[in-house]
This record gives sequence, C-alpha cells and structure tokens, in this order.
Amino acid sequence: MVAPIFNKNGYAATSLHDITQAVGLTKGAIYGNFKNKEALAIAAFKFTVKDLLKQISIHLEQSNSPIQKLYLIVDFYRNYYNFSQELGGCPVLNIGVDANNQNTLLLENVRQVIEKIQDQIANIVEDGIEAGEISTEINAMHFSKRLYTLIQGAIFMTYTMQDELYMHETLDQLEQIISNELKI
Amino acid sequence: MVAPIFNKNGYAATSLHDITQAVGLTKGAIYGNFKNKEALAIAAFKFTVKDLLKQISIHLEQSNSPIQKLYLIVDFYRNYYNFSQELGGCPVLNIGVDANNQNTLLLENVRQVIEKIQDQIANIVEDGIEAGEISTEINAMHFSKRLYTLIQGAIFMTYTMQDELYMHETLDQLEQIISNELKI
DNA sequence: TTTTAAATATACCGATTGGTATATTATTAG
DNA sequence: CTAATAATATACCAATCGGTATATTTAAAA
Repeated sequence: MVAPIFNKNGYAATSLHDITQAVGLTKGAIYGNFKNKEALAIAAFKFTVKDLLKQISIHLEQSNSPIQKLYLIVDFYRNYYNFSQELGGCPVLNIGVDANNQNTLLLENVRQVIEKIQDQIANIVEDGIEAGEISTEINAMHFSKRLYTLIQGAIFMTYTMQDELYMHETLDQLEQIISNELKI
Repeated sequence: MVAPIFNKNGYAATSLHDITQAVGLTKGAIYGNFKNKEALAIAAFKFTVKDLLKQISIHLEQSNSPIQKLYLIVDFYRNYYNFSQELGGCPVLNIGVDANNQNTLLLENVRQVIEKIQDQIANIVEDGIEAGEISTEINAMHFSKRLYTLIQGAIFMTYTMQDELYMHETLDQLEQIISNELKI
C-alpha cells in the first residue's frame, strides 16, 4: 500500500520509485491510473481516512447513547497510537502539517476531513442534548472543536516524544470533562 | 534567512538551490560552512528555537510572580500565530512532524527543545508551590506537559484550519485551569 | 606591498527526480 | 479463434538533486 509511505515520509520525500517498490508496479502502470504524483497522494490520503473513519464508526456502534458514544470516542483513541502506526502515523496531523505551504489540494482535503469529524462529534452532542443526556448549556460545535484540538495535541506529542502517556493523560482529562461539564 | 524555508517546506522539499536564492550565496560558500544539508537544517532549527525561547523569556520578565508567569505564557501564545508566521510556522510542530520517520538527528533536537520548555514551565510551577501561590497538590511536570500538549494541539489546528479561534479558545481554557486548579 | 589564509564562486559530477511515448502483454468482445 | 481494448512494462527524457574539486576573490598578517 502506498498511503503509509506518503504518510510517514511526506509528499516531497516520497518518490515514484518508492511507490513502485511498495506496490509492485512500474511507473507506466501507475501513471495509467493517476494523472500525477499529487493525484496519487490525494487518493492515498482519502483511502487512509476512509479506513480511519470506518473504524471509528464501528467502534461507536457499541452504544446508542450519545454520552456513551463520546466516551467511546475517547476509548477509541486509547488505542490510536498502535492503530495509526499501521497507517504510517496520524494522517490528519502528518498530511496536515506536510501539505501546509506546500500542497493546496492536499491541504484542502485535510481540512474537509477535520470538518467532517468535528461535525460528526457535534451531531452526537446535539443528539445527547435532545435525548436529555447532555446539558442544554453546551454548544455542540464548540465542544467538538475543543475535544478534537485536545486529541490532535496529544497525537503530536505522543508521536514526537514516542510516549503514549501524553495520549492517555489527555484522554483521562477528556473523560473528566464529559463527566463534569456535559453530563446532566 | 534559511530557517523559515526549512520550517515551511520541510527538509526534503527544501533544495540547496532554494537556500542559495534566499541567502544570496552559492553552494560552494554554503558547503564551506556546513558539512551537509542535514547540518544546515539542524543549525536553522536551533537558530529559530533560540529566538523563540528568547522572546518567551523576555515576555515572562513582566512579572516575578510564578502564577503570573503562567498567565504570561498563555498571553504569549495569544500572539503566537502572528509571531510564528515570521518563523515559517511553529518550528516544534513543523520540524517535529517532518523529521519523524525521516531525520533522526533533527527529531532528537526537537525532543530536546520540548523537554527544555517543559522543564522551564515545571520550574515555574515549582517556584509557585514554594512561594505558596500554587497548591502543593499539583505535580509540576504533569501540569507542564498538560499545558504544552494543549498548546501544540491549538497550534496545529490554528495553522491547518487557518483559524485563530482554536488558539484563543484553548488559551481561555488554560487560564481557567490556572485559576481553578492551581491557584490557592 | 607581498604573502598567506580564509571565504566564496564556478563548473562540474553521478544519481535521482517526475513524467511520457511507445512497445508489449492481458483481458474482453465478437 | 480473432480483433479490439485495456492494462502494464520498457526505455527514455530534460530537469533537478546533493555534493565536490578547483579556481578565484577577499581579507588578514608579515
């Protein structure tokens, strides 16, 4: 698979030769299916994100309760360091930073993914408010962005310092926030 | 200056030609002062970080009170989006992500900077505990890592979404944390 | 002013880059 | 079984890559 290569090395540091080696095809075959390197990188990013969102979605099926789904999101990220290593790291963080100032199309794709995730979390919070599980004082999108910003910070620190403690401490905080600020 | 180029584009996407253009010197002159491209990137990173730490240090001189210094750290990052754009983005975030899986020496430098910053913040908290401004219940290093993880998440989100609101909201939270959890 | 040494520029190197035109092989349709 | 079509491979392109040996210029020492 080519996605982890782009994700680990970044766009510029990934050569077509690297890709041919990983995929077992020649450049001719690759350029028969993709317009150029950028289109290939975008396809790889979309592929990885689709898998990631699918896994989160499956994980959230464990409960129908909105507040429990929020706990399940936190729970999903407890294993994210292991999980994301198979993807070559967190695609949102890695491609987000890599594409900034470098690749407009790729960056636009990252932004859309972030907005999609934030919308989904906000929808869960809205559902929780309607179901009477979450305080009506809570601004759903505001909370969603807060949660995602916390998690992305934890991902960066965990990967850079190679220390999962950053992730676990952040997730502990998030559980407290859900319990203390959201729950009625 | 070469540092912002590496910081913006990343190591692999920065060519020696880019550097010669920015610095007005030829490759011969550059390689007379640096062993190779990697040594140049490390020097550029160290230069940028030195400037960044200096600016933070100056900002903290506004008060001698440890608890006020914590508020001043938060205050410093209120202007960080503007400030760091002159550096080509946050060097810790950008080079940290870029160097991961790519450049061991550069990554090691990023880690040392993170540890240095965390130590400095932890020292302020320790001073605050000794001065009776901060609760003795607080684990200084624990709090320091928490603060820095929050801020790095905010930096990533602010840059990727080009929306300073992520930063400001995070800093608002941090002020509340200092007021509610640290202050005696 | 002459000599020495340091800094910079020039010109080049082999290797690799993304990309493509063309040839070849698989696959499908008739 | 044959013809048409799609997929893949081969061989190549100009441009650029990081790096270096050597020439030239600048600055300091004598």
